[in-house]
Amino acid sequence: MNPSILVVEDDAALCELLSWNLNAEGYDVRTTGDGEEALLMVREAIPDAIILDWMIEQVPGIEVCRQLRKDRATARVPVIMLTARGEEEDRIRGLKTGADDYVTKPFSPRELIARVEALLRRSRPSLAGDTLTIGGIELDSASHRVRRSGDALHLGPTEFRLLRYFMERPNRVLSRQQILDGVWGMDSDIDERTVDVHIRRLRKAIVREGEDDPIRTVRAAGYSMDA
Amino acid sequence: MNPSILVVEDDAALCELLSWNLNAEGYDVRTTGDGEEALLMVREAIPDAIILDWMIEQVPGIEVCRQLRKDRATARVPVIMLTARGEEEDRIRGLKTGADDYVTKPFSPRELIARVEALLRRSRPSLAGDTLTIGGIELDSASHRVRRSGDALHLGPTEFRLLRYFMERPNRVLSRQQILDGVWGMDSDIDERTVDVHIRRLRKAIVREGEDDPIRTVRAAGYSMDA
DNA sequence: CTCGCCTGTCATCAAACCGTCATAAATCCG
DNA sequence: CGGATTTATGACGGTTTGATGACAGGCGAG
Repeated sequence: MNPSILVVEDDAALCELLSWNLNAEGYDVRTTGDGEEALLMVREAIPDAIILDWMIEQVPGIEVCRQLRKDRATARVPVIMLTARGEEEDRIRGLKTGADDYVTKPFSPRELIARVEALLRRSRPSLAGDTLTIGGIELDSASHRVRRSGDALHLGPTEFRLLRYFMERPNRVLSRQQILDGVWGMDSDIDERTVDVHIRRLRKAIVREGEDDPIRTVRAAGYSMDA
Repeated sequence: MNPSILVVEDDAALCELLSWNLNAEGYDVRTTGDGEEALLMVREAIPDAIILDWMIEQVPGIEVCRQLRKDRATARVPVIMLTARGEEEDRIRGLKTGADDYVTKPFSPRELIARVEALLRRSRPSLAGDTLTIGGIELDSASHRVRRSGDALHLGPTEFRLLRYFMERPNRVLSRQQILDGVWGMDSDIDERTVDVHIRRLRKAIVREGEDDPIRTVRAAGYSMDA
């Protein structure tokens, strides 16, 4: 799923420009020109980042920011503010209020995007880590967690590494030797058949009542995990 | 303990200015004008943030940044780069390389400090004086106090630092070595098993009758504190 | 100086995990 | 169909790992 960004900007032309550029980079963009509405939209679906013009109608940007920070659910959403050149006072107040960054108008879209990316890189992993998802199975490397359609699964260390090895290489048939090299390490002198046993244990762990087996046995070749 | 900042800047006068201002705000500041040396200094004691001039002698700033990002231990240290006005190309490359922010020369110390604080707040909220809260546990770095659902808990010094280390990195599995480096210091030659014992003590201190254990043991990997 | 708190290490125990094997089941091939 | 090859499965012994309680040294407060 693409990162989603909320753009709060009352200059329609600029709004359009941003929206177009962010879209081109693969973000889901929603826009509004109104501070009140922005808060509603955030509550409705929390975006991964917010680009917020400091000078918008109705509610000043700083107030929007303050409101966001007050609510626990939105307190950590990265906010980039847009300010006019020279309003250094504003910028400092903005950063103190909890904005994470600012860009001075006029700015280049490329610069803005670079900033958005820098910010997401910083905020995202701490929230979720890199999560692999295949066929309803989610694997989070950072937190060492595995879920299937929501509920947590318990895997032993080797099963975890094995599953990750598969999920990093979906739709590819992996030979037992490849699997041994990748999961156990290049120089392990372990019987190839042992892979079978761990595949069995992995299957037992991730296939609960009535669910289907995401690991396909390929006779005389190895195993493969299909999307 | 004050947040520590490494300033990498070859203009001695500017270096002095930054150092003085940051000191006045309560930071521990180390400085160097040389990229090579900067990398050594970082390895020796990882600072909480780095201010990095983009145009320094020997090694260009961007290279320093790249090196920092490559090493797991330093990959998450916030970097603010200093660039000359008008070098937008540089700034974008810098942000893409993993710098977290930039300030354009000339700049006001106040602005720089505001940015440093914004960055610290994101990377280590406890350094910015915020109270961390996870799963009913509140940790106030400034007053060195910990509560769980209201009542104060008594932790020893090491337990406190250990808990803070976890709360600053929620939902991430931390290896015993990482924990040793982060809580005891990079060069402590302490047995990894000692971490187990302190985890036990921490658990005993924060888990009262009937409450659940916020620290998860991840076999063969380490421990993690979940939200 | 003495007491109490904090710390790092160790020995021990129980549980989890691992690799191997024997056997059953499945699949292929002539 | 029958033999051969390959995979699935259950069981087992041994090992690793984490939890826990005990202990002695260090350090600061009184």
